[in-house]
Amino acid sequence: MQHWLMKSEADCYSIDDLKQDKKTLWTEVRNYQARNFMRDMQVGDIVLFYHSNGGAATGIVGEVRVSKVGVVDPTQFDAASEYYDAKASKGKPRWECVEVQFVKKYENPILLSELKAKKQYQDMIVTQPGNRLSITPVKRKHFDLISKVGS
DNA sequence: GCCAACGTTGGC
DNA sequence: GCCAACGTTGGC
Repeated sequence: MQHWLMKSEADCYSIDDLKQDKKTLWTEVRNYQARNFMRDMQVGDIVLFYHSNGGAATGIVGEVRVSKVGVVDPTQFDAASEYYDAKASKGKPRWECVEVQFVKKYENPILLSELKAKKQYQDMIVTQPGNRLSITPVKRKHFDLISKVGS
């Protein structure tokens, strides 16, 4: 089993939204690196849920579980969607996604400022300057630490 | 709201 | 296949 981190702006789709929905399709990713990481995911993998672009509240706010993999992202075929991709077809889809389920919301979210301040987190991808990737792999040691501190 | 970083597009 | 222009992300 592997661990991951997925970003979402809280205004757009927050951990509370997922708690309510119970599960959701992680659609609208239009970055090949992020898509490829989703392809590497397996059912049962645990993902750290990160609120991006949230000022002082930016950080890891909970955990979700991968419940389906290899789902074709339907928004790529929707001409009305801002995520429509004219180069994708049903026979040759470009974008795929996973389904995730709510696991838990942290009592103590781990803020980005804290991740950056503590040396044990400094080799995480999310703390690298200029990092914009919305889906990244997370090492076991980092996951265990964050899960313990956050829960 | 600014801007640095960086991914994508398209002309050549 | 290079690279300039452009768009987007996301921290600050």
